[in-house]
Amino acid sequence: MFALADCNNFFASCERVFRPDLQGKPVIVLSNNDGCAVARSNEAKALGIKMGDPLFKIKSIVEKHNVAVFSGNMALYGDMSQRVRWVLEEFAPSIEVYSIDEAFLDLRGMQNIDFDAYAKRISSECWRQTSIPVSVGIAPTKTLAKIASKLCKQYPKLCGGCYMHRPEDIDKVLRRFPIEDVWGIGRRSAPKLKARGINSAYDFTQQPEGVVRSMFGITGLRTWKELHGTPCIEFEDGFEAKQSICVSRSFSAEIYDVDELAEQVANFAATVAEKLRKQRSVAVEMSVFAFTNRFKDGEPQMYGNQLVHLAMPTNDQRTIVSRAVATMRELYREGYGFKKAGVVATRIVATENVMHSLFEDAEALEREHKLTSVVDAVNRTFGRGAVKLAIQGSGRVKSSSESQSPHYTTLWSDIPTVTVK
DNA sequence: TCTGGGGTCCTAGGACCC
DNA sequence: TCTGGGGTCCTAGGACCC
Repeated sequence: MFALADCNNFFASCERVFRPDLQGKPVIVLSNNDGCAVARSNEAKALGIKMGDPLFKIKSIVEKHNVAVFSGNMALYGDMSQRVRWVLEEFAPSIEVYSIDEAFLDLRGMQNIDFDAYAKRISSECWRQTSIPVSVGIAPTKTLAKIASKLCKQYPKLCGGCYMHRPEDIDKVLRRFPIEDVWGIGRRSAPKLKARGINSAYDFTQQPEGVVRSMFGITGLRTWKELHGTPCIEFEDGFEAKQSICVSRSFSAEIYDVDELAEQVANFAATVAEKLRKQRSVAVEMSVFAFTNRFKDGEPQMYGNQLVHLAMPTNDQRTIVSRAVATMRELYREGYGFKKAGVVATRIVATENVMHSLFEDAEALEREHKLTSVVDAVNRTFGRGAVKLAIQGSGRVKSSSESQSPHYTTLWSDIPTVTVK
C-alpha cells in the first residue's frame, strides 16, 4: 500500500496557524507581485474564487465578503512543510516528498495494520503537532491513493483518512470520480476523453488497453494501469539532484533600462549558482530569457531567449552571473518594457562527474572552490545575500507584496550592506 | 492600474554512425 | 519500376504536475 498525505489549502492553512481568528473565514494567498490567488481556504472557494484568478478580477468579492488576503510568504510555508514531514516520517520507513504540500508514504511490507485507522491517525497527528489539516489516502497505487485523499476533502466524516482497497469499493468511487481530476489527466487530454464519452475515471478504465496506449502514450497507459490497481509509478525516496534549475520572476512594473534589467538577472543567476552548489552540481549550459507584458496591447512585444554554453562546467557565481548579464545585454532591445526575466541552468552534472579538460588550471579551480565555500558559509551564518557581487545591487527583486505575514517561524535578519569593489 | 514560479517525462524527427 | 539495414544521440515541443 501507498499513502498520500496532502495538506489542505496549504498556504492558506499556514497563515491560519498564526491567525486563529481566521478559522472558518475566507482566506486567500497571492502569487508574486500580489498577482493571482494561488491558495484559497474552503470558505474562499465557496465564494467562487478560482485557482489563478487575478486579484483585480475578484476585488469585489474580496471586499464584499471581507476575504483575508495574504502575499505569499514562502519562508513560512517551507518551514511549515518541514514540520509536517517530520510528523509523517514517524509513520513509514520512507517518504517521498512530492511537493511543498504533498508526500507519499511507502507502506509496502507493513502487515496486519488497520489502514483505515492508520490514515486517520496520521491526519490527526499532523493536526495535533502542526495545526495543518492533512488529508491522507491509502490505496494499492499512488494514483488511487491520490483519489482516496481527495475523498477526505469531500467527506468530512472520513476524519482526514481514507483507505481504499476492495475492488468493489474502488469501482464505486471511480464511477463518480471526474476523469479530469485524475492524476496524470491534464488540460489537453480531458476534452479528448470527454469527446469520446469518457467522463469518469471508471469509463477510462473500461477502454481497451491498446486504444489508451495509442491515444495517450505510455504515460496515459500508466495511469490506466494504476487505476486498475497495478502500481506503475516508482516510489522515489531519497535525494534526487535537479536536472534543470530555473530562477525567474515577473516584475511589478516593466523595466526599460538595461542596467536595471542586468541587476535583476544578476540576482537570478546568483541564486541559480547557489542552488547548483547546494545540490553539488555544475552547469554545462544555461539559458537566459526576458519578455514583455503580453497583456499590454499596443506595446511592442518580444520574447528573447539565448542559450549559453559554459566553456567550463561551473557553479561559481562569478562566472554564471557575468555570462548571464552579458547575455542579457545582447538580448536587450531599447524601447521594450520587460515584464519578466529568468535564468535556467539546462544541462546539469554532478560535480564529481565533471570531465576535466587537459588545459584546465587545477590551482585556479581549487581557489574557486575555496572562495565559493567561504561565501556559502558566510551566507549560511549571516543570512542569504550577506556576501554578494556588486552587480547584484540591493539584491532585491523588483516586485511588490503588500500584505505579507511575519516570518513567524524563521530567523529574519536584515543585514546592512557594505559594497567592496 | 492589476494576470505566478518551478519542475519532469515522453515523443518525433533530424543528424550522424557503421 | 527499382536506391540497405540497423542503430544512437540530440533537440524542440508538448503534456503533465504542484
